[in-house]
Amino acid sequence: MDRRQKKTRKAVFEAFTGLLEKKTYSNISVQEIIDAANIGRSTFYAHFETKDELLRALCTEIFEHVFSDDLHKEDTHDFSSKKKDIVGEITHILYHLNDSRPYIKSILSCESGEMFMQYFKEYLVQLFSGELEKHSADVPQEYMLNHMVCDFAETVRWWMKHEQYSAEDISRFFFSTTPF
Amino acid sequence: MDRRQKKTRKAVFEAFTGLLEKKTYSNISVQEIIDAANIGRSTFYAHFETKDELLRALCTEIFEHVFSDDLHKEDTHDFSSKKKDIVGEITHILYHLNDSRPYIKSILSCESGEMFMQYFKEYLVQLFSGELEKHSADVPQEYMLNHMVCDFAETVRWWMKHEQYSAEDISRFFFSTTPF
DNA sequence: TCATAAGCGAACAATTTGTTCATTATCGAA
DNA sequence: TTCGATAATGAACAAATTGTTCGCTTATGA
Repeated sequence: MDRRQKKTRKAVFEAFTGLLEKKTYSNISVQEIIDAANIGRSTFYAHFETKDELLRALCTEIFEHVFSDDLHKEDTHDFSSKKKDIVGEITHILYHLNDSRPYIKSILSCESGEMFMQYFKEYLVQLFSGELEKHSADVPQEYMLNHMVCDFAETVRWWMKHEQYSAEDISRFFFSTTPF
Repeated sequence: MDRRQKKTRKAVFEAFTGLLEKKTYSNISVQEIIDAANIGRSTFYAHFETKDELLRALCTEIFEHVFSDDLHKEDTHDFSSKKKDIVGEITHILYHLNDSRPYIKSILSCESGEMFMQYFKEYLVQLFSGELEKHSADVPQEYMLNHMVCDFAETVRWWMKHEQYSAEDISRFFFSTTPF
């Protein structure tokens, strides 16, 4: 990617997250982002069609980091490691989430949080869908999957507001209520 | 309240929910609501300061219905009924939610859903905060409360998308993963 | 009946959005 | 280093939206 494009993209992301710390997503205008990023109006629109798309791009960037290991693991069709250690995996993801904490906190603060949570859950569905063979008792699998996904996503949201806990703490909290 | 006000308010709510079935919350302009409700521009602003406030008012109206029994129970300081039957209460609330299903489904569909969920959780915090004395094991109470509140709220959101289940089904699903 | 209160809608300024286009600057491959 | 390709710039534009004001009309209910 062209250096200029990278620079612009970075400037926009930084302006955007900076603004999100001060005001609500819906109260931020594209113009404000442009001014904060110190770029030309048409440049912004050359990169992102809308503010929503900018948010999506930012979330994608974050999740690419958070789920990087799990995503690349897919490539190696290594059945011996198929029996994955879900606890370790979760803790690992929590560590990555902690790295992006400032960004995530900004995004989570308002309506943008809903979109973040939605995208987040899309990734979590993939992560968890292999984990619920046994629990089919008398509750629909679909319900259980949604339950686990939401449970974890909300745990993370809660964590972002409570800095005092470590990734291990949160992992423990999460599994204390989960029938894995 | 003046008949005319009631009429206007009702027209706005109906126009709004009608529009929510067709398009996204953020893509609905105040002008569209005004046109759909067939009222004067200044009349809308005499009733609601912003679109967000309209949404809040609509949610409040719904929750007033959904939680009506529990809210009024507060008045009677009847300690004998203090040992409340949480399962019955939940099922009861689910019945009320089912009554408002069309409205709730419209609201839940997009960003407005985030606000609905937020307000919903405010009520649920009150409902659940008395229920978690014992589970303090090695997880913070605050975490447990958030967990239960989110769990129930997300269960309801899931239910709204899956019409085939009864209130009793959902109650059972909910309690099957909850350590009450 | 009649004073009060609500609804009406045109007109307003201000802001925002998304696009276009001619011009300038920067990049990176040869 | 050169030079064609690509990106950035910002002014200008139309269209839509927002929230308010104000003089007028209509409905309410005591």
